[in-house]
Amino acid sequence: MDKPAGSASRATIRDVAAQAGVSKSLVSLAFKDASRVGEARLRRIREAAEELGYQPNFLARSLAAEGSPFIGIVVVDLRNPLFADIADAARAELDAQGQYGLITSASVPGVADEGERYGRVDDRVMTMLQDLRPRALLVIGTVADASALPRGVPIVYASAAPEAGSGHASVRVDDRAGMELLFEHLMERGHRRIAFVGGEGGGVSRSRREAYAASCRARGLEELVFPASYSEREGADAGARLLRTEPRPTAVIAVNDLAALGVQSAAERAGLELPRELAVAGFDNTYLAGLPRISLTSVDPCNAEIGRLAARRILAALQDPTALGGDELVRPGLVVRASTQAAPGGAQPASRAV
Amino acid sequence: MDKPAGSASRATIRDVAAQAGVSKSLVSLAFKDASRVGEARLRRIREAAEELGYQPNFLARSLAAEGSPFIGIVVVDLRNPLFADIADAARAELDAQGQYGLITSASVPGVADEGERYGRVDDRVMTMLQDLRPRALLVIGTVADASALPRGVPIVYASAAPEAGSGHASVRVDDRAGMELLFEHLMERGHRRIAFVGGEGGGVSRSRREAYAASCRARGLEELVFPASYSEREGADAGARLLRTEPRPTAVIAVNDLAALGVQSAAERAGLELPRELAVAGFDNTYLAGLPRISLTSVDPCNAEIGRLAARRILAALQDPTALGGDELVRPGLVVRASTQAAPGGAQPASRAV
DNA sequence: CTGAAAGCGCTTACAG
DNA sequence: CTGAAAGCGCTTACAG
Repeated sequence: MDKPAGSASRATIRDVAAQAGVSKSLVSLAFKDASRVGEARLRRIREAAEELGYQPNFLARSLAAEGSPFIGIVVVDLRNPLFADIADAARAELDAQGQYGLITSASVPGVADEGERYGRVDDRVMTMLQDLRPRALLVIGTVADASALPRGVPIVYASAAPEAGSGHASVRVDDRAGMELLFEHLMERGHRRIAFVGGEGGGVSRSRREAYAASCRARGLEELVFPASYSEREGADAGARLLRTEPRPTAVIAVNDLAALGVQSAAERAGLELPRELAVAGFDNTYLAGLPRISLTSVDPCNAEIGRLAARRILAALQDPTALGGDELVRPGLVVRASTQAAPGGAQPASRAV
Repeated sequence: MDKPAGSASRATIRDVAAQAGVSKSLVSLAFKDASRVGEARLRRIREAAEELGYQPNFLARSLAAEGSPFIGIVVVDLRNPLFADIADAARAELDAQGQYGLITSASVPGVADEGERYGRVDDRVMTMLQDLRPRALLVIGTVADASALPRGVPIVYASAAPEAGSGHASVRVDDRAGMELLFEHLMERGHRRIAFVGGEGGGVSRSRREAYAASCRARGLEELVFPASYSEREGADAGARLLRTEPRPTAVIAVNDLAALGVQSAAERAGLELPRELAVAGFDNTYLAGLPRISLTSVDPCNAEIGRLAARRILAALQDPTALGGDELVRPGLVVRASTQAAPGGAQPASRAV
């Protein structure tokens, strides 16, 4: 018991140096580049460190050095399971490459404040992250304001689009390709009135709306856009509006699974029989889409792949910071499930109680 | 343009002092206790800070001072929407009380590694958090090993039970009360073979299994426990085992909504008609339970209340660190939905293709 | 109410 | 290969 119980203090580099009978700087060097320290002293230092339970203080190291040996990961939205999938894959890849530890710092956008913009990150969290000076930053999800992110650090987005001219990189699904897969599938099923729920909440949503518009134009279909952001709630609101449209669309593509869930909910509440009276599809292929009771057709962005690739972009940027920029689009698949399996039903069903 | 573009460096206390024509320590004091600084100099300091965009460096402050003016929040599981609800409420309460900033640091347990224990927190994240020396820590969710958490810091758990003798506090739902609500509801519906899915993955799961056992004993009902942790996947596995039991239970209580979802999925895949052939209920009352297509009866722990109370416990502990310990149990409600609305159906339904 | 000094735990040139 | 010194940006006594 060298330390008082419950003390937050840990052994310092000074303690280790004293115990090993060497100078502080040698201990520092031993932890940084062991090959430059003599064998005998190295062993003594390691034994001392082991015995004292020494671990370098993260703060002191970050403050003194040019930066800290870790990659910051910012998860923008704790409510979308998509992001946990990507974070897991990225983290596993970074771990596998050794040497770089990492911190996961997440912001919790207030879902209660409905009026608020999607993807607001906490300034204080970002300030702290900037002070910590990570070697690079992985931002998972769309942030409302990229200028709130730490500066002077290479940034790679996963499942989000960087602002033009920001010099940031991204790895995300090819929205045009995903949208085409959906249109091909839905048209093959006989759908011609295909609506889109989404377009709000930043880059990805906008990109998918544009892809939707392009797919409509290419086929001479009418564009039916019902603005929504990425949440179940917003999807449900847009879905309710959609159901009041005459003639009603026979199919809906939502900006993501969560919004698609909302459309399903709105349709259920309106008494529609799904999927006969309304086909619903989403993007992201989260586990929710795979639940038998949801069974949602969804564009599969290969989330694990996105996480892995984003991690690799970061590792590459550590080697050569100038080689960072550019977007990497992942070719998606389509997982067809029950939510789009029926032929278009009655566009004018017998009205039911809502 | 005082700074090179893209530089990570920010103005320091020295810059501000120079610009305002005062000493460093006066600037420090001005940010710490403005009332002790003369009016004229205070204004000059503030103007200088404003102009230079000065913000105190988090690291330097933490290193020099006894601790940092923030509350650490650890979200154990990014996949359970319950935790985001609690985190939001806690964060809002802390914000409302002013003065304490906060950081959300989340660990991402590997869902891919099925063999792994639930609630493992990343040692590196915890080490960093310890170095940052927050005033207190809010841990949301069950950690596998409390000894991995930072020491020397008051810790309050939300929706988790502290280890006995740890001196940590907790705010969580009263599992006995919740279980009783479920039993009363299910027995009123005529159920007598009521199974439990859960019991693994730490304190909360164990506590609910014990509550289940107590409720069974009090009513002379047979105990039918199918071990599972908190995930949809584990719930589905346990559900599949449950469905092979003869005679089959007519109702299932799952340790949480996610596991309940898994039970529903397993039953759907086995071709059962829900809720007629199997009533399913969960704990947590997350948004998932409220989706019309899920419509899961769930014990409502009042998540916002738990978050708020946990935040208040922390604020109280800041005043008086000795007054921390103890558990606070929140009295739950029950939200009855379609998943338990039918009377017990055929315990031996016509066999169907699986 | 104010300023010079020491120190938090580490790293980084820079001499030996 | 090794050690004394300066410094990262701040805070905290301590003397004026």
